[in-house]
Amino acid sequence: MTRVTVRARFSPAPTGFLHVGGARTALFNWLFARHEGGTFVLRIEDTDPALSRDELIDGIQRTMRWLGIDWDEGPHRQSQRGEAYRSAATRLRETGNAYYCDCSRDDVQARTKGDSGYDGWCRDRGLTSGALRFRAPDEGETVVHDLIRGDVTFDHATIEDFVIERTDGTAVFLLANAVDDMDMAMTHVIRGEDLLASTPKVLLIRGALGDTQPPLYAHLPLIVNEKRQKLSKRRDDVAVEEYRERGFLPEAMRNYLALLGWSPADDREIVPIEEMVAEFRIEDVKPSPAFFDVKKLEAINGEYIRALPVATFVRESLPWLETDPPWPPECFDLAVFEAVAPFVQERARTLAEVPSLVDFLFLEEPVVDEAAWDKSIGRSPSAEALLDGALAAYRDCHWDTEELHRVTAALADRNGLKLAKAQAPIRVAITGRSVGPPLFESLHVLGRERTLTRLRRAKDRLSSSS
RNA sequence: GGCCCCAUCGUCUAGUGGCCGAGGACACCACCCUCUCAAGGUGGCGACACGGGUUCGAAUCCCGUUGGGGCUGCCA
Repeated sequence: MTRVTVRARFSPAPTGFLHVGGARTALFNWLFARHEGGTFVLRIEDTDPALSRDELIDGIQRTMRWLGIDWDEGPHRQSQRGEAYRSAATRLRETGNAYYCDCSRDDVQARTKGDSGYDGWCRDRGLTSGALRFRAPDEGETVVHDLIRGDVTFDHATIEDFVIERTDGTAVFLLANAVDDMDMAMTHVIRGEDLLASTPKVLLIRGALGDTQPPLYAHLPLIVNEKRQKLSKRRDDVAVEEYRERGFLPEAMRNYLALLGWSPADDREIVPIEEMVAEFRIEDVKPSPAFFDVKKLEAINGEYIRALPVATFVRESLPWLETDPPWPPECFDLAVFEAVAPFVQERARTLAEVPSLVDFLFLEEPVVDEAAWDKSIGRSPSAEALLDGALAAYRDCHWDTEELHRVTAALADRNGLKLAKAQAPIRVAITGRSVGPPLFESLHVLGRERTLTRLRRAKDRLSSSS
């Protein structure tokens, strides 16, 4: 008994950086192949010379590696397989399954009668050059067996004679796709639903080429925007690389992507990749479109950030702290950041948020949120007394977190305020904001001198404005 | 226009004829915890598009309607 090994592939057209839809398709193919113990192939569909650029192809591979999606074979490049497509095209022509057509775009338009497209005018003109068209059968039907949608039937009367080879002799994707999937012995074709309508054409080509064992198909639901349209490069934020730059972790991105159309058992959502591989079944993928919800991505990213060992969090944050920081680069102090890292880690939903949570530590003067200043100092009747009190108390107390907490609580007491209220003006004076890491830890790492200086400056500003 | 796909809370989903007066998560609201914020805890809001069937019984099966989407290129 022969056991056929599963072979799946991700075959993107390098139209730019890898987008979230492509990444999800790659991920599902990868999960499927790994679950089945099969082979995962990467194939670049660059039959259009405009797309056959190394930098675009490198970008796709870089992003896949970042996501942890590795491949066993490839990348194969369709731009380098012209010979195979040419010989297939020749065979199709010789067997009467394809013919040359010299109709211009306008001619085709004029010859499109009714609802079934181009009427096949050139079928019997005996041309010896032009674009090569596949002679689609006029009767019968082709059934696509889809693992997610069941059988999908296409009436041949609705399939026009379509171009498989351009006038310049290069193959269009339908031909390349059919030939490659046959040559590369793909057993499963998992791709976006937008390709479902072209599947019967590929099947027809394969049949004409003598194929007797078509692959099993699975057309994944599209990922859509808030208007429920297919994600578009123009309107939507689709580049995975961009999410990376916005501070998302690859594990979080991958986890979120997996949740679009598929779901792990037992109401779990944060799932280690090994468990996904163990559980993933292509038949369980839902057929309906899914909205790409950045809010949820952020929530998941936050969970992954919090789960990181502190040292890893520090290391992962470095690029955001060292590249275009909001402070003079020479003022950054890794030891200081490490001291507050545990508190920052719990508050950041993306790594890109990290700098704004610690900027007051590396800036000569904090960036003041005017609304916060106004609320906690400008219009606060007790602000002056609290700033004075803090100045006095911090001047010679022990400089550690517990002591700062204690003397500030006492100060609040003396002013008849809850600590929560009393710390507000101090926080704004020191950090410039009303939110951030715990105050006493912040003061502790900031140091006595800078704390006192900032309190004095806040006092000066307050008195000069009143 | 034609062909095709899809249809459970705002969003992602669980649900495959009775366990569903529909469960979880994100978002939102309230409360608790608390030095702010976050995290965490508790509770709340909130959905089976509609109409026919089939069945003792339907979110689950069938048909239709409506709505949304994809494709319709010598792009992929």
